[in-house]
Amino acid sequence: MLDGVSLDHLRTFIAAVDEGSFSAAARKLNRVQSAVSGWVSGLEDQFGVVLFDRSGRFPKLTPEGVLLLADARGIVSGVDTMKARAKLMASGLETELSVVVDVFFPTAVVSAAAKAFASRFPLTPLRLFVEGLGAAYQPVLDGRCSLGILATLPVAFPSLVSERLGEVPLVAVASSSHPLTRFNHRIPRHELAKHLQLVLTDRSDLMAGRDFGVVSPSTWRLADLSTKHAFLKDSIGWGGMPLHMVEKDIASGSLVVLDVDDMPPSGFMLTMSAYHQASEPPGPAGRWLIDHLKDSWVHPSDLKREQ
Amino acid sequence: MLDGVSLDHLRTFIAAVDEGSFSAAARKLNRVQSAVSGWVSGLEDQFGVVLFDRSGRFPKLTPEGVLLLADARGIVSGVDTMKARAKLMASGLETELSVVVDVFFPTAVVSAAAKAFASRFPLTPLRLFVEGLGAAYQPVLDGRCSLGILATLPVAFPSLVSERLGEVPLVAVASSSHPLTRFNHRIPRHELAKHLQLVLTDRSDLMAGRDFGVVSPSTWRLADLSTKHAFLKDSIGWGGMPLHMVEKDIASGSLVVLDVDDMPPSGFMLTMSAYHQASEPPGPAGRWLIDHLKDSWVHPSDLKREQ
DNA sequence: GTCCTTCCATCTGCAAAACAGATGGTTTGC
DNA sequence: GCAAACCATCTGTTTTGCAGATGGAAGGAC
Repeated sequence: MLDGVSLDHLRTFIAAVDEGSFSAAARKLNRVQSAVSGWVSGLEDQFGVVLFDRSGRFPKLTPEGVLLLADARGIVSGVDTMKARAKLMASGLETELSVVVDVFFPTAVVSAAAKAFASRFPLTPLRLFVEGLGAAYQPVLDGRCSLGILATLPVAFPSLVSERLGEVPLVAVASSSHPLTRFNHRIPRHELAKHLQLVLTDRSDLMAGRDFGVVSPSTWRLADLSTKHAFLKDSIGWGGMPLHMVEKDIASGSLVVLDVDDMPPSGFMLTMSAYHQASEPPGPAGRWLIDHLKDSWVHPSDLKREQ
Repeated sequence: MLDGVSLDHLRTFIAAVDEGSFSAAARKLNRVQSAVSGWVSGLEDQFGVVLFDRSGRFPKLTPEGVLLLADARGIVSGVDTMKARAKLMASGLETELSVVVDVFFPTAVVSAAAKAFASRFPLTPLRLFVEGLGAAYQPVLDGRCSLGILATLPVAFPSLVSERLGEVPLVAVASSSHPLTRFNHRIPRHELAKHLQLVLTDRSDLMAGRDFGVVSPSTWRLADLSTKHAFLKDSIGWGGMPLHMVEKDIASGSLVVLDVDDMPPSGFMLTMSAYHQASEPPGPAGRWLIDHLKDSWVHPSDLKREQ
């Protein structure tokens, strides 16, 4: 014994209190009464504190015992959660799940999934990162995140495996006061090129020098999507946005969808997929999260209220 | 043995990690190496989890081991607290001061007070716990702490006596890149409701099902305040924070105060009070601490530098 | 490359512990 | 006043954990 106090002391102590008598505690613990008696007095010796008043028929907790009982319960419950955590680990559950999500992915879906995740896997912390474009791939590639909810880029990543989740509609928008909105029919490409385009920059080097959907020679490059959103509403330029982020503005009229010539009328679709290293497939928690995202995203009706 | 895992398992585990090798742990624990080896592998058997990677010269913690180590440390320190408490009880003199402080209370004030306390009462050990919301009341209610520096909750605790210390200003903040910060005038409630709100969860059952200041239907619940802080800075959502924790970020511009419609411009004030059991008024040391907190908090100018 | 140290796992006998069961004293309810 | 249930203490037996020894592997020194 490394130390006078052991968990058996505490467990016996708690059982004695809960069962109301040493004998009952012994029955519960599958021991004989003398054993319980011994453990309890051993604990009292260790502490130098009398835990029970034994004058009556049933032992009664002393005031000191009440306080120490609270400590004991805390300790034992700590051990129990530790064991529960270990059991989950043994079954292959991830110790924590690090996920990077592309900014284009609907926040409402992520937040609902995170909430559901927290109640489904209360012992597995979820670490969420939000990044854009190529920068969102980086954590998956270098192993900081075991899972990425990412937009499919026209680049191959041989070390990654992906699983399609669905599409995010992209639309070209401009403020209602922007000159481009005067076109109520299809806007030709060369017309777009005359106006300032707001483009999301890629913070990573993965996509260095490659642009997607850049039409206009005059561009402003913004590092984050909500800034771009703000600039669009301020009529600084036009640009593409995921539909779910601008739906409200379109409904309220502050932003207008541009009907661009070589875009399908429904807008361009950005495929979102779950990515992970081929060498490290997701465990149960990651698997669950992917499936949950898939399911909750095809029926997103009840999430409309939220952002 | 009532249960597979014992405190000796945990203590050996911790020693092995801290000392860096089983042999060193054995020396520290005054045991032979084979004993440590046996205990560690016993613990691994119990958990069904491999705690150390033994392929190298020195055993190396596995990722699972890291997480379980945190549990183990918590448990063992709980036992130490319990023993310290028992020792004080046995000696009869109740010279120790156990205080629980709400996370919302300014850290700088607490640490300054603790420093002053140590030089004023060098022989009185001070035991500080930090908890949040309802969970911070629990130790005062069950007597484990004789004093609580707590936020006033809209719930009555008839067994407690309180004494007002002052107010902590709460402000609603969001990252500078968050869409809400574009409002430079008062933000209506319904606008806040459109965005993800970060909410501190209450670990205790005291406030079960009751929320304070929750405005948005979409929330993320975080178990600790520094995580919430990090998430706010990552622009994951908006939320309320005590002013003292975000002052630096506001000054540097990384966080922005949201001017919420039904909040006074100075922000909402959270009243902090010193609580103790009505039946057990604080002794001289507790009394001094309360008074010191009161005094040092109304003149907090010289604490600004500290966090 | 080879030696030498230091590490870990495993095995063995031995000592200490924790166990079940028995006994006796005490309280409580009938 | 008696039976039942409680607790403390004692005793022999079983189990557990201990130290010490042995062997294999890793890594630094030369």
